[in-house]
Amino acid sequence: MLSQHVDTVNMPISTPDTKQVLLRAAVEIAETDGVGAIGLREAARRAGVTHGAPYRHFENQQALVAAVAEQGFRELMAEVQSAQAVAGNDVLARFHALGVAYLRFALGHPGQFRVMFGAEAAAEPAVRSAEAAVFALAVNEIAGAQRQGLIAAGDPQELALLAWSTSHGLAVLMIDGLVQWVGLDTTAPERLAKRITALMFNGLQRGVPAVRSRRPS
Amino acid sequence: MLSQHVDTVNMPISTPDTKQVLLRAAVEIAETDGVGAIGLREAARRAGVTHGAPYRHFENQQALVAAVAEQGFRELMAEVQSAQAVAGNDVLARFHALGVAYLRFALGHPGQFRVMFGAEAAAEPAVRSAEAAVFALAVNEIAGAQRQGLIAAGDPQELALLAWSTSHGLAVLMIDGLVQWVGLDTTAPERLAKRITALMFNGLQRGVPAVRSRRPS
DNA sequence: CCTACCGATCGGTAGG
DNA sequence: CCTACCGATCGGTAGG
Repeated sequence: MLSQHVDTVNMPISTPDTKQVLLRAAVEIAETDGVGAIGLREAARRAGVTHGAPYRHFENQQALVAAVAEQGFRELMAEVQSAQAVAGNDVLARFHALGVAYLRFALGHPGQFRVMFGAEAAAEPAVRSAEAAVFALAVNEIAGAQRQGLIAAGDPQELALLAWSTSHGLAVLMIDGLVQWVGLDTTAPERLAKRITALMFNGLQRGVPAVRSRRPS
Repeated sequence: MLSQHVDTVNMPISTPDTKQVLLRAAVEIAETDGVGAIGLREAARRAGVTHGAPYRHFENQQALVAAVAEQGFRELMAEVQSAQAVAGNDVLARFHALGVAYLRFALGHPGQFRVMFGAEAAAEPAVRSAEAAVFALAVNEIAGAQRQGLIAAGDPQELALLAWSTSHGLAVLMIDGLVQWVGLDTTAPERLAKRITALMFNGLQRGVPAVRSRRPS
C-alpha cells in the first residue's frame, strides 16, 4: 500500500533568498521591457526557478509590481537622505542635494521610477504611503528653512508641492528623452538639476513681485 | 467550375470612420484599464468590429498606442492655445492659463496623459516631435515675456524647462492621487495650479536672491 | 471587413 | 520548489 501522506520532507523549501532574486529579476524586467512585461512567469524564468515558484513569495502579479515600486521608494529615500546628510545645514545646498539626488535616481533607474509612479502600483497602500513619505520629507525641509527665516512664509505644504513638482517634472521629462530635442546639456544632469533648483529658488520675476495681474494698458 | 478570382465586389470596404471609432475605443481603454490593456483585439471588440479589422488601419499594436498619444497631444495643444488666446497679453495671466489648461487636461484624461508620456510611445518620432512642440510653446512664451522685460533674463530654454517641469510634475503627482494624502484642496485644481504658478513666478527666496550658498557660520 | 487558424504567453491552481 | 494542466488573451496572417 502506498503512503497516503504528502512527503513534506522531500519537498523543496522556499528559500528566503529566492524572493530577493525574483524581485531583482522583476526590477530588471522593468528596466529592460517596461511595467507591462513584469510577470510572475518571466520573473521566474530570469530567476532560474520554475513558473510555480513565485507564488510562494508573491500572491499575484500585482503584488510583484507593487514590490518593485516599494523597493524603488526605499532606495530613493535612502539616497535622498544620505545626500542631504552630506549637504549640511546650508538651505540652498540642501535643496540642490535633494534635486540632484532625485534626478540621479530617476535617470539611474528609469524603468523602476516609472513603476513607482505608474498607474499599476498607484492603488497599492504601501506605495501610497511611500509617496506620502517623500512629500513629508519635502514639507519638513521647507518648514525648517522657514524657521530659519531663509525662505518666504506661506503654507509649507504648498511650497513643498512646488518643490516636488519641479523636481519630479524635470525627472519625468528627462526620462522621456526630452533632452535629445533641446539645446540643453544632456551630459551633465546634475548641473541641470542645480540650475533648475536655483531658478525655482529665485523665481522668474524681475524686480518687485508680480503676483497681481495688472490690467492691460 | 468555381470562380477562381477573389470576389472584390462583395468584400466590405474599409470605412474611414472605423479608424476613428477604433481610436476612440483605444483611448477609452487607456482611461479605464491603462496602457497595458490597449490592444488591437480589445479595441476591435469595443468598436464592434471583428479582430481582423484593425489591421486595415493600424499596422500593429504599437501604432495604435502611438495614435492614442498623438491624438492626446493634438487635444492638449488645442486646449492650451485656446486658453492662452483667452488670457490676452498679461504675462502672469498667460502663465496661469497655461498651467491651468495643462493641469485640466491631465486630470480630465489621466489615462491618455500617461500614454502620451509613457515608455511605450516614447520611441515614436511623431510623439517626440509633439512633445518638442509643447516645449517650443513654452520657450516662445518665456522669450516673449523677456522681450517685454517682465521676467528675468537668462536662457529661455532653461526657464521654459523650469516652467514645464513645474506644470508637468504637478499634473503627474495629482494624477497619481497625491492629493488624497495631503491637506491641500483637491476640489479646486484650477486654484492649486494658479497658486503653484504664482509661487514659481515669485520664487521661494525671501528678500535678496540667495543663489550663492554661504558657508556655515 | 469577416472567418478561421497559428504559435506564444500569461495568471492561476492541483498535487506532490 | 517542481510538474502538469486549465482557460483566456493576444499579435499576426491567410484567404475570401
